[in-house]
Amino acid sequence: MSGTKPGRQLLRQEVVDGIKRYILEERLRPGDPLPTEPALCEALGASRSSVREAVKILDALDIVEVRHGHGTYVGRLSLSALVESLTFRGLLSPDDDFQVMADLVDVRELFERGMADRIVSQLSTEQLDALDALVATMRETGAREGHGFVDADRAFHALLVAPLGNELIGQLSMAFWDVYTIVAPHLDGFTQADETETITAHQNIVDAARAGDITGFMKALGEHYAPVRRRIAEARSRR
Amino acid sequence: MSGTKPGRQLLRQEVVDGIKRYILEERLRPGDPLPTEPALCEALGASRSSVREAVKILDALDIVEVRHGHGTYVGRLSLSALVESLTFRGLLSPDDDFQVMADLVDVRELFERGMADRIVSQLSTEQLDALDALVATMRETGAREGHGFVDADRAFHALLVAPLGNELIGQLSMAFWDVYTIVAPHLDGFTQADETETITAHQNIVDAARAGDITGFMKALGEHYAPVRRRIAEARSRR
DNA sequence: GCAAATTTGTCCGTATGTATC
DNA sequence: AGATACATACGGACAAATTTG
Repeated sequence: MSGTKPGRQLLRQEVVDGIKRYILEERLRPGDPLPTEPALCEALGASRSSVREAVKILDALDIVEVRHGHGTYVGRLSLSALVESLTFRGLLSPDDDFQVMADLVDVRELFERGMADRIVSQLSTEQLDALDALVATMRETGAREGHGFVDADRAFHALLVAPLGNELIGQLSMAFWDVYTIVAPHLDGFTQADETETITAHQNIVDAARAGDITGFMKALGEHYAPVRRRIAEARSRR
Repeated sequence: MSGTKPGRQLLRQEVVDGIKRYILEERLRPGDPLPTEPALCEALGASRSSVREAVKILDALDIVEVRHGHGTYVGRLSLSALVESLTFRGLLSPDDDFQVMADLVDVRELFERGMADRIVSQLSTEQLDALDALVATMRETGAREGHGFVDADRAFHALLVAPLGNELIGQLSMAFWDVYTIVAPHLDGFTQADETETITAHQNIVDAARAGDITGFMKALGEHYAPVRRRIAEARSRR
């Protein structure tokens, strides 16, 4: 008689809601510790299995973070779930997987072009110098095979939207960048980007921003994303 | 002797990857059935607990969909995980929860203003009529308490970005709309929107779009989002 | 309408891996 | 090194939901 009366809703979902409520009512912050599994079992009236499955769900959403042998903590609330979900969508779509990529790039470009005026006007001298340094890094590590190039590219676009003071745009921008770089290598007939062309495009973006030239800034952004869009279209037509 | 030697990676994560790989290699589509839990256990060499926890993770990401007493199927790959994650972030943030909301609204406005030219030029007559019909619905159901008003508002913004042909923008736009409407009622000192003002703003948007007036379209969008941003700022300063 | 079959949901007991002190 | 606390994993049993004959 291991009594179990879910009545209306799944017990697992009640545990999920219970843990959420606990975090909210206790005013916990990311990194704060949560009760142990046995403690959650007693507090929420559920078995280890139900509690564990609920914790795994919250872990997948980065609402909770589990450290083996250490404990359970409030998560960082990142957009990691979005990356996972979109990445799989890009890998799965059999017919229009290139459309998924094209949509992704469109949104990234929209973020930077649509906020061009605010970006150019709010970029500090220090940030402009940092952008220049990242382009220099791309030049130096371009030949080698290390992660230096892609890391600099990622940091460049992160820094570009940083002055907006909009955390969501920054995190979405990076999430889409991650999905793109993960999915792209898995697509058939997808040609690699020309590094020299990429470096020049990034340099033009910084130069225009430093000159306060919004029109030139948007033009440079267009010349940065045009080759990306072109390669997607080419790979698509290659079928 | 219930042997368990995770050796390198967590078994649960290997099961997650195994199920993903199965879906990809079998070229499954959303809605297609997956093997039963016992079958997955044997195929992946894991106990039922591990398989179930893995399935729950994939379910949270909408990569898999579980129906009690029926079976497990490939999920719809929606952005439901993003909604869950962002909603909780909005509810949790103790100090700058209003900043989360402001960022959200900024992105929604960016989608519509940044794509204004394409929206206005690509909206069909049928779509414009549908937008008018939705505004009419908002007028009629404005007084009553039903869901009619908010549903029409949601459908309006969904239809507005539909002609872009960018699924991602449409889904993100709706995800942010959902998060906003879920979180807003939980914020202290948050005043409700004035319905008459909202209806007028939406009508102006449709009218400008039908006239092909891009400038007027963007102006109408600005007048739609300005009150939202103002209410957020007011509630924030009220602390 | 009922009963059986199938599948997921929940519980319990036990043993092992991991991290901290 | 040992002890402790915690999450990880296993296996079996029963409950609940759904479909089917």
